[in-house]
Amino acid sequence: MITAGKGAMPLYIQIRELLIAKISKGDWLPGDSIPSEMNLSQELGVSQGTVRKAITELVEYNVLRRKQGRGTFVSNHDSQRALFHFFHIVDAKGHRVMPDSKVLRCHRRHASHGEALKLKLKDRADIIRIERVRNLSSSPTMIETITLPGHLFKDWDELDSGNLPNMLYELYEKQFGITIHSAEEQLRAVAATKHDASLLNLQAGTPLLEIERVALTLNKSPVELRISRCNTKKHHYENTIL
Amino acid sequence: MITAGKGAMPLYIQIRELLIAKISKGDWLPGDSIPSEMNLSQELGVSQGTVRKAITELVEYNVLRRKQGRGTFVSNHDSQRALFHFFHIVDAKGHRVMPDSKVLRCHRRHASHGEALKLKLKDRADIIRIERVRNLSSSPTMIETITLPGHLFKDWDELDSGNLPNMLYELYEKQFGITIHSAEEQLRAVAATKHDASLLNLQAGTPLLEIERVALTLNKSPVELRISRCNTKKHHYENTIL
DNA sequence: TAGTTACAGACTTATATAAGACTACTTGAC
DNA sequence: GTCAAGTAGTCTTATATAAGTCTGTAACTA
Repeated sequence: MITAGKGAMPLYIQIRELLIAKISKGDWLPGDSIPSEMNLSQELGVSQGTVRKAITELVEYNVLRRKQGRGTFVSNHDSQRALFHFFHIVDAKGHRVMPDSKVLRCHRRHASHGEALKLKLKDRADIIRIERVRNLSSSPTMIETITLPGHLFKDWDELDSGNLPNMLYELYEKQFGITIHSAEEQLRAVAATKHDASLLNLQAGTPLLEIERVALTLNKSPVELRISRCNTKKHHYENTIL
Repeated sequence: MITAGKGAMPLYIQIRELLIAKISKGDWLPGDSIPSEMNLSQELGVSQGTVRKAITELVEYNVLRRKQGRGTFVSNHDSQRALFHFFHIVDAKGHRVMPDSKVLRCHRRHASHGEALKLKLKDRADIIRIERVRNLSSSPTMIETITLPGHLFKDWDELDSGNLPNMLYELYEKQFGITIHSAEEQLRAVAATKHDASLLNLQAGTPLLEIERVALTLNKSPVELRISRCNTKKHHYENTIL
C-alpha cells in the first residue's frame, strides 16, 4: 500500500514499484496504454506530478513510452527496437543492417552445468536449443546458438522450427508473454572451429568475435542464453559509452 | 538569453544548454561545485524546479553530480570513474581489475589518413603516439596504441613519458583541461601479429579482441583514438544493455 | 444524399512554480 | 572535545497552466 510520512519511501518510488509490479504481473500488456497520469493520481491518492515522476523513471528504463496527447504505453518489441537496442553489429560504415537467419537445428536437450548456471536452472533441466546462421549484407556472418529454458516456452514444439521469425524477442513476447528488457553481454575473441569455418566460408582458426549474451526480463530473471560467433572482417560490434 | 513565451524553447532546455556552455567554456571546472539551485533560479529569473529539471538531465548524462545537503558538482575523472565507466575488461568472474601499464614508446608523428579522419584533423597533422602494454591480474593482457592531437596537448613533451599515470583521462583533465565525457567503440576479432605475440606471451595468430575507441569531449569533439588488442583467454569485455 | 472540411471539446502529456522536508556541514556554547 | 542549533544545499510533493491528439458534430460542397 502507498504510505506517506517520516521515514517512509518517497511516494514516487512506491508508485514506480507498483507500476513495475503491474507490468511484471501482466495486468498491463506490452503495447497497451496504461491509465492516464490523472487517473492514476486519483486512484492512488497522490498528485499528477508524483505519478509523473514515477513514470518518467520507467520511461528512462525503456519500460514505458510516452506520447504527448495520446497516453503512456508499455514498451513492446517491434523489430525496430530489437534492431536498434539489442543488435550491435554494424557494417564498416557504421550502418545497422537487418540480418536474415537460417535455422540449422532446433531441438530439446538437457542443460549442461554451465548453461544451467547462466540461466539459473537446475542441472540437466529441460532446455530448447536453436542453432542458426545469420547473413549480414547477404553473406553468412554469424553463427548463433540459443538456449531457452523449456518450462518458459511450453508450446515451442508447435512452432514451425524451420521458419522461425528473424527477430526472436518479438516471438517470445507475442507467443509466450515473455518480454526481454535488458541483457548482459561478454565479448571474446576465439578461433573458428572447422564447423564454424564451413558455415561462414572461411578458414578454421580465423579469429571470430564471440558474444555471449544472457537476456533478462524486467525482474532480472534470465530467459535466454545466446552465443554468437561473428566474422568481423566486414562488420564490427559497436558500443557507445555515455 | 533566457526567453519565455510562445514558440520559444522550454525554459529548462534553454537553461540546460546554458549550463553546458558554462562547463564547456571552463567557467566551472571539473570537481567544482556550481551555484545552488536557488541561486541559479534567482539569477536566471526562473523557479528552482525549472533549474532542477535542467540539472537533472545533466546528471543523467554524467556531466554533473549531485550530493544532497552539499551541492551540485561538475563531474571529474577520478580513477574510480575511469575504471567503472570507461574500462570494460573484467576477469572471468566478472570482477573489475585495476590494470597497470608499461609505456613502450611515446613520440610525435604525423597523422595517417585514417587517424586524421577519426580525430577530425588535417592529413599529416601533428599527433602524439603512445604505445603501452597493460597487465591485468599481473599478466600482460592488452597492447594499447593511443593517438592524441598534438595541438590539444601542447606541453606533452615536458611529461616524464616513461612514467605516465595509469589512467590517462585523469591526466588529460588535470594537466590539459580536457575532460573525456563519452566514447564510441568498435570491437573486432583479429589475429595476433608477431609483435603482439611476443609482448603478450602467446603465439602469433592467436585471436585477440581489438577495441578501437574514439573518446569525445562534452561537445562531441574527438580527443583520443585508442586501439587496444586484448588477450581474452582469462578476461573478457563486458557490456550491459539496458 | 454522400462526402469532406472546420472546429469545439475532452482527454492526454509537458512545463513551470511554490512550499515544505530532508541532509550535511558549520558555528558557537559549554 | 562534545553536542546542539543554525544554515545552506538538494529532494519531494502539490498545483496550475500549456500544448498535443483524437473524436464527434455542424457546416459546407459536389
